[in-house]
Formats: sequence, structure tokens, C-alpha cells
Amino acid sequence: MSEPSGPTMASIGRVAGVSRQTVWNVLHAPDKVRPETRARVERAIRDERYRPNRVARSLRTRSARLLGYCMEPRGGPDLNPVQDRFLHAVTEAAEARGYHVLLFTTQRGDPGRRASSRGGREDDRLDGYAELLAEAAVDGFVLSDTTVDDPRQAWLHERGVPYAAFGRSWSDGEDPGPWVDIDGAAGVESAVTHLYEQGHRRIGFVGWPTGSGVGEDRVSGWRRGCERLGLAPGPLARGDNTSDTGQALAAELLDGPDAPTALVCVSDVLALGCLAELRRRGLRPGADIGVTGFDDAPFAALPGVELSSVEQPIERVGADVVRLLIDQLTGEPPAESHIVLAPSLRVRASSIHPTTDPVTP
Amino acid sequence: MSEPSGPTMASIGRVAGVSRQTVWNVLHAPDKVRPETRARVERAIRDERYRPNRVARSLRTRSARLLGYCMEPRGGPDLNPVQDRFLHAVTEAAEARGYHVLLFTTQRGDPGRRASSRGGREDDRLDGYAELLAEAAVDGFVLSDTTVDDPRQAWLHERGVPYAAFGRSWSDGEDPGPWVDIDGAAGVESAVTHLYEQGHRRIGFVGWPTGSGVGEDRVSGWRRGCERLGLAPGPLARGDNTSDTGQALAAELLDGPDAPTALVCVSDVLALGCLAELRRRGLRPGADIGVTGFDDAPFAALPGVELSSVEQPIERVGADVVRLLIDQLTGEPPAESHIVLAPSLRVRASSIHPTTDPVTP
DNA sequence: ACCTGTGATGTGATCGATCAAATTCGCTAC
DNA sequence: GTAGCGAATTTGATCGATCACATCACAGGT
Repeated sequence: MSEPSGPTMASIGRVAGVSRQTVWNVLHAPDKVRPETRARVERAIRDERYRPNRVARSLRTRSARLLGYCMEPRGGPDLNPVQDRFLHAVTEAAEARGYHVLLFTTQRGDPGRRASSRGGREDDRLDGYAELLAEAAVDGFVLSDTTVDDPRQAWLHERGVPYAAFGRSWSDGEDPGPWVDIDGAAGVESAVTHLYEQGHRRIGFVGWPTGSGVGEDRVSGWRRGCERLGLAPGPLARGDNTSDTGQALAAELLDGPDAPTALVCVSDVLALGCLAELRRRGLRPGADIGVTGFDDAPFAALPGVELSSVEQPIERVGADVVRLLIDQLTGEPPAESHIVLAPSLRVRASSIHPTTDPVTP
Repeated sequence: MSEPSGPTMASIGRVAGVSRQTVWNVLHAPDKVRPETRARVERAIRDERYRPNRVARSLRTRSARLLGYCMEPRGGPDLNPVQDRFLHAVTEAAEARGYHVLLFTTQRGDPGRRASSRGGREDDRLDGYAELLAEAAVDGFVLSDTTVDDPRQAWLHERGVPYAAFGRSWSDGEDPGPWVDIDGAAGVESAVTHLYEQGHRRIGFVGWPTGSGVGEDRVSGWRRGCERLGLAPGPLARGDNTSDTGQALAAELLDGPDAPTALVCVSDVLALGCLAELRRRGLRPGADIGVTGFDDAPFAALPGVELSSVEQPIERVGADVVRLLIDQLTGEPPAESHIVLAPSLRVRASSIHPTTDPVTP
């Protein structure tokens, strides 16, 4: 029951008959130590199963070697598939550089602390960030789900707090900090191209309400794709990110003046609604109407869904975000501060026209 | 660019004209301090925005106030919906007690460290646990996805490492440690009951291969339910957790000697395969054949799926796991060490018989 | 006046790794 | 023989909170 309290540099030194500093040298500057001494110390380290105490190291070096990540309260079924993979990727990349990920939430646990905030009330969402920072519990933050002019980015930037974001800042002004993002426009454009190759000439778009950076980016890809292929952009409908909305929007477009033969959707959830509407009308996805989504959510691959979708290289994003962040922490020369990654279309039944041979340009 | 290096107890003391220990007393034993002194110190704390340094505290008290959680490499599309919610719940519950969650993975980042392990090679999956422990980086672990006789539980138990698991140990022997689990049998039984009330008298089961504790638990609920209702258990088919398999198993059962009118599935993924097979045969889920799943995965609620499913109270599980773990850490008297929570059936179209009035017993 | 007890506050040492500077050691050169 | 030089190794101090005592002030009792 008592604390065994593992070996320390001092205890290793005692075993090997050297001082604690020599032990440190063996670990961090081996060539400063005479080979036979080193061997003796290394043996002691192995025998005693010594591992440096992370906490003590953190105190001295003033770096926790921890990256903060805020778990947003789960919204719709949309963000989830990404968050899981992203976290895994971030954790793995961080470990490769000797860091770990520390999770926190926006709702502060200890109610007593809420009062300690001074008059000028900051955004509640920032409290968690502020607290971890003040407690020196993390060295920096990984952000995700950034919005247009995300207050967190400005807040962190003002205070000189290291961070890196998944999602560009979408700000008109200069960028507060480094980010990694997916080229949504390119992803959608590739979907348009694919549908064109399947024989479609009237391609509609099902999007989100205006105002979201991500959403506008994807619409622009659709416009660009149509333009490049010499098509007049088909009809456009917008609504919030639920499959019921998707179903309604699909109906709207199909009943409209110039009904599209293919629907490019800004998200898989909306696309699923479209598929439901097609089924209701007895139309076969792919054969009668081409449909594509975005995100490659887990359900897209399921039998009975088989939704073509733009897959985001989340693992790459996670790795790059961590690299940008840790490079800042270690004072590495910042190679680049904005990374845009290309997504790739995963073609499934919902967009394949059985009788049309794919045409590669 | 230079380190502002926030306020410390000593600096607060200097501002308030007292010693660091008095500052400590104000924070941890306020009644030992004269009210006017206390006021002065509290003012300084507020003015300077002092927050105790977590790292220094950890070093002195030998507790990182961090709970380790291992991100398993994502397997199929099955576990994900749960992991996300679970992590959020765990993080939130931990924060309420002044702890945070530290993520790690099984693949060790630093390749140099692999060699440092001695001859008798431990299970690779345990290395991450061992390392964090040796580095004193965490105080305990939260486990999930426990298997029958999970080696991690025994390993941690042997070393007296505090932990709590989501998922019982399923061991025949005595339990190595505390866990929280979901009463899968009860969940499946409620699905059977529900289908019975919908008029079904021949209820089949689509399960996993024998050997998984979770799977056997759920089968037993099906058997128990049938027995209680005076039904002969319908046919049973087993296969791995993919929807393709689900489709095949559904076909097998429906073509079998005594075809069931309802299918209870051990997972949503398998259930989805069943739905696909029904659609292929022109059978309407709910009206012709009742189907239920398990997990209430995000896709179960989607239009075009509408799968009845057993929903697990993941948030409760997370909160309880954290409670069991932190109670150990703080030396709280262990109130209970095994918690079984009841899941609840979410009824959707896939199991509702349009013409049958529900009968409540 | 003296001792004692209690409440309030201050000082020293500690956790373990790290940084800076001091010391010892091994060897050559005068 | 020893001054000198570089390599090898050691000692001292530090990060900030915490614990264990030490000290101080002041009250009441004899």
C-alpha cells in the first residue's frame, strides 16, 4: 500500500556509483560520458527500469508536454465520424514527438471557479482554455470545428498562446495562426467532374445556409466545376444539416423548373435525405439520379446506402496540425503555416450510371 | 517573447505582504487565517489572476491528476459511435473532480524506447500503460472495450494500479477490479418483449461468433425473453460484425425450416444487413418482419433506416467509471465496485407492426 | 514579572529533473 | 615536478506547491 516511488536519477546514480548529473548526461549527452561509465549507468537504468519523471521534468523545463483539445458537446450526427478519427491521429502524432493529448470540455467542473473570473466576462467557451493555460497544464492547443472568425483563434493569438487549428480561420483579415484544412472546393469539384463523366449535364447542389465558411467553400467548388466543364450551374437549394431537410431540398430541386439529373450534396447527412426522397419517388440512385455526399461518414459505405462521398484525409490533417503546433513549441522554424489537403472522391453505387462508360478526359 | 511566467504563491505573498504559506492557508485552510489578512491575500490573488501551477502541485503531491485513456485503433464502424460519447462523458466527469483525461495509443511513438524493454516481452498493448505509469504521468486508467479475461485488467491489478473499466471482465475467476457495464441481456430481452407485443411469436437471433462475453450476454437475454414469454427460441445464426454478414445471416434464417417473423440482432451493423436483405426480398421491415439492433448507432435514426435499437446510457457509464476510479485515487471508501446499467429500447419503424395494437402486459 | 497555551504567520526542506558553474581527473609540455 | 589544458564528473541552485516545524504575538493564570 505504501508508495514504492520508482527510481530517480539520484537513485540510479547511487546504484551506478555516479552523481545524478552523470545519469542525466548519459541520457541526454552520451558523448560527454566515458564509455565505461556510460555502460555502467545504462545498466543501472535498465536494471531499475528507470523512466524519467514527466512531472518533475515539466516543472523544471516549464513545459507540460501536453496538448489541450476541447471536446465540444456533440452536436448532430455530423461531426462525430470526424472527431474520433481526428483525435486518434492527433494522439498518435503527438506521441511520436513525446507529447500527449489532454482533453477538456467547455463546461467547467468546479463551480467555485466560475466566480473567480473578473468583471469583463469572457466568452464561456474560452474559460477552459484560460484555466489550463494559467495552471500551466498544457503547452498549446489543438482546435477543431473552427468557425468564421472563430473567437478562440483571436483570443489565443492575442495572448501569444501556441495553437494550430483544423479548419482555416475564414477571416477576411490576416490569419491569426496556423491551420490545416481540406480543400472542400476541390473535393466538390471532383464530384462534379465524376458526375459529368457519368453522363450528367445538369448537376444541382444541395448546400447549407449561407454564412458558413466551409459551406461556401464547397459551393464554390460546384460552381467552378460546372464552369470548367462548360455547364450552366444547375439549381441550388440550401438548408440546415439534417437528412429530413435533405429530403425536402431534393424534392424542391426535382420538382423545380429545370430538374437536375444529379445532386451534389454538401454533406452525407443531406445526401442521405436526398436518397430517401429518390427512393420515395421510385427513382434509382445512380441509374436515374446521381448523388454524392461529403465526409465519407461511416454510414455512406453501408449496404442499402452506398453513397459516393468525398473522403477527407483526417489522419493527415491530424498529423499536420500536430506538426504545426509542436514546431512552434520547440521553436522550429515554421516551414509553412497553412496547409490545404486535397480530399478524394470515393465512388459508390449512388453515382454510377450502369450504362455509361466512364470517360476519362 | 520572454516568459512572463505567471504569478506564484510566493509572488502573491509578496504583493499581499505575507509569506507563501499564508497564501496557501488562504486557499486550503481559510479559517486558519485572520479575516483581514485573508481578504488582503484574496484580493492579491484576484488582481494577479493567480492559479496554482498544476505541475508543481503534482510533483509535490505525487499525483498528476490525470487519467489515462488508450485510443484503440479504430476497428470497424461499430465501436466509434460509442467511443466518442464515452470520452466526452469521461472528460466531463473527470473535470468535475479536478482531473483531466490524457490520451495515448498503443503504438509507441519513440522507436528508441521499444528496445529498452527487457527480455520477457510483455504484450505490446501494455507498453503504453507501463510507460505512462513509470513516468508518473497519470494516476490511473480508464479502460474500455474489455474482452474476456482482458490481459490489461490482470496486469494493472497485479501492479496495484488504479483503474476502472467500461465492460465487465467476463472472467470466471474473481474480478480483478471495478467496472461499469450495460446489462446487454436485459436490453435484448426488452427487444424480445417488444416484438412479442407487436404480435411476433417466432423470434430469431442474429449474433456474433461464440466466445465474446458481450455477445453471449446478449444471446442469453434473447433466450431468457423467449422462455419467459413461453416461446420456443427461434432460430439462431452467428457471424462477424459486418452488415454483409448480417445480410447473409438474415437470408439463412428466412430460408430455414422454421422462418422467424422477427429478427433480434446483436448489433446495429448486423441489423442493417438484415434490413438490406429484407429490402432485397421486397419485405417491409416492421410490417412484414420485425428487426431490432443494438447500440443505437447514429445511422439507426436516419430516414430510410429507422432501425429500432437498444440504446446504451453511455453518458452514465462514463460518469460512473470515473467515479469508481477517482474514489480509488482519493482513498474514498469503495461504495460499490461493479455497476450494471439498464439500456432502453428505442422503438422505430423497423419493429412496429402497423396493424397490431401494442399490448402492454 | 513569569510561564504557558493558542492562534497566526514564517522558514526550511522536499518532490525529481535540469541548468550553470565548480571541481576533479588524466594527460601533455616545459 | 608542476603548470596547464581539456575531458569527465560533481555540487549548488532552481522550478512552484506542499508539508513539517519553528517562531511570534498576545491572552490568561499564578
